Amino acid sequence: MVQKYVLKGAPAPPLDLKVGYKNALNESQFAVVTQADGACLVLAGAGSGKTRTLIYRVAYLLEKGVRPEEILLVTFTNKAAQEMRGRVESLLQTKAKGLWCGTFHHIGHRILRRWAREAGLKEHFGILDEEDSRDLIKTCIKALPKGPSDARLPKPGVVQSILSFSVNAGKTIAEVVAKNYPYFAGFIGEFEKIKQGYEERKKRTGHLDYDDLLFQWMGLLKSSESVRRTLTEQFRYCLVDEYQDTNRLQHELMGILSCRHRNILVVGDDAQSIYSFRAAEVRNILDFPEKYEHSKIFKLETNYRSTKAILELANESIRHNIHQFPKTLHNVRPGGARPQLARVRDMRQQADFIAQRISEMNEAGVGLSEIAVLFRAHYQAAELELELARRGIPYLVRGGIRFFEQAHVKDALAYLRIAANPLDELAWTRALTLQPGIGATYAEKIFESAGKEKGGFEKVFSHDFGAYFSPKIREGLGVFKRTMKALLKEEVNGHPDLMLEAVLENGYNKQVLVSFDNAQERLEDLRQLVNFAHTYKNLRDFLADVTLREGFRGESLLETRLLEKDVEELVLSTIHQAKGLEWHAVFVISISEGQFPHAKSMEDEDQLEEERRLFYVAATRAKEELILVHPMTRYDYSVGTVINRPSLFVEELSKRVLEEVEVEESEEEETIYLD
DNA sequence: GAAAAATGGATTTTT
DNA sequence: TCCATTTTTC
Repeated sequence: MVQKYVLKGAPAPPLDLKVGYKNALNESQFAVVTQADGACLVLAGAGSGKTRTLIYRVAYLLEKGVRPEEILLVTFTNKAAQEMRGRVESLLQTKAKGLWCGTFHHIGHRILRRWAREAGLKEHFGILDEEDSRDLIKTCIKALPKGPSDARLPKPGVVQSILSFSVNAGKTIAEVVAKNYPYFAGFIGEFEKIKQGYEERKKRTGHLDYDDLLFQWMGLLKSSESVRRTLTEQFRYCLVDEYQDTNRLQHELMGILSCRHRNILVVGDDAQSIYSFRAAEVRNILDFPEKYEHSKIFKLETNYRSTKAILELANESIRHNIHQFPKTLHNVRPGGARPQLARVRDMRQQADFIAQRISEMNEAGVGLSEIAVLFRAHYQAAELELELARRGIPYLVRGGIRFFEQAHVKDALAYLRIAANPLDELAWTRALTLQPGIGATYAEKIFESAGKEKGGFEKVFSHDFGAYFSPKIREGLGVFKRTMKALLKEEVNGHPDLMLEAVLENGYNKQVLVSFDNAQERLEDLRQLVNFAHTYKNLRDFLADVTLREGFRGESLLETRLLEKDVEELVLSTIHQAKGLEWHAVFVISISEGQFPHAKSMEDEDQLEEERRLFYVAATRAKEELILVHPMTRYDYSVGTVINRPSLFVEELSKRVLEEVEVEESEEEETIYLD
């Protein structure tokens, strides 16, 4: 398609419907696509073609002549962003070059790089992932002046969540502690000191953490009028997906960015808001009409995914929530089997029952990849995993440690990070402590003396540096220096793939062999990483992407996209991670009191409603078959075997929407496994 | 700095 | 119960 450019104020050229909007959309979707100017709230129920609507809206705008760089389309995951961009492009049969499409963090990063100076940041700032940030907080805790009470100070990870929550929610540390961590009220002063130290260290080493990508972005918009004017002028259309998951900071960012042209379209489903624990606020979507006067509200209530029987259960369940925009999903798919509630004796029998039913379904012609087992928490799947492995049913557990967060990947990257930013103390420590004989203490000493070295950091990697250390330290330091020298060679430096290769060849390969029991797998991972790095010409872009990109264990980088569609694997997933996905048959396990809703959420009305929304998300993942499983007993390590009542969410449902089925004792129940 | 012993925590998780 | 992390000890 030929790109059209429209001068501001000129009438839009007539729309030639190359893209078949009318045929592809239902009436309400079409209304959104063609009429959603100004401030618009699209309440999109589960399975209502929300993504599709958003994609067509963007395509429509582009066809109408809006330039790609004038559109800002924000999502929560890279995957969603990639998919949307891809689908827009395939609709229009052209590259949407210049379209601002990405996650909040991604877009913040892009803007901060562009205006680093105006934002008061180092030109080559690096990004800390969660682990890096936690490590840094740990050192700040250690650096705290010793008092009589710090014995009981919470762990770095906990401090990290408090600080992070406070940034994202736009609240003071004291407020966050009072609301979410009342039992830490005595530590507020310490938290503030840690925060202060943390900020100083980040500044000194030239780092931003994930939250900073939003916070500094906001700071930039507030402090630089010219940047604010440029951006608000530029983004004629702002669109946000999954708005119910936005936190205060993100909500305010969108408010500012859209203030000039006032075209803000937010899409979401308040009934699927399940991320309050990381500062998402349903209020952002619920109060949208008040914040934006004269805003239009569209409702997408037609569900294309599930059968009538499944929707009846979902609708009835969510009706128990008070705080919501009431809406009822209408089915297009008639009838269907009533969802089932299977009562089983315990977790073992649950695993057995599910494996059995899956085998039967599979024999009846349902592909394994069309079935999912969902749960509230990962540990609930342990027994099931064993049983599936025993029966040889292939499965994939979504989640777990992310690819880029695995130790061997981070080790290898540490060397590159030093090359990119010699002030990156975390990276120095990481790379140095890989050497036998060098621990945290020596790493710090080496880093310090490296900083004092005249003639810059390159000098450090030369032969004579560190002569005053003991022979053992010198040996480890020697290996480190050799590696660094190899990757600072002129023909290597700056090319992430060559640099990684240099790291591997100069000793890290061997390191992997001695450090990890599954060394071969990890070496393969690293080879994949080199391949992946090959697509980058620039070291800083590579490092930034690697920290900003999600990625799961078991997915090797290049194969992922190719294989994704045709692998026949059963999916095991938390409900959180299943959002947005769908399967022919869905099992939800451990539907019992104390498990789901989670025990800790029972006291608080808001939390209970969130749990119910989670149940709603789980139920609406199923297209044809929904099976809830309730283990009637549970083994608790402190009290032994206890009786488990069924989940509140099941008890409050009428018999009309849920069928109870008896599960027969399996014959091989008493089998004892040796291992 | 490494190994052994003790402690504590056990929801969800993207970037 | 079981794992990860921290503290203690050598």
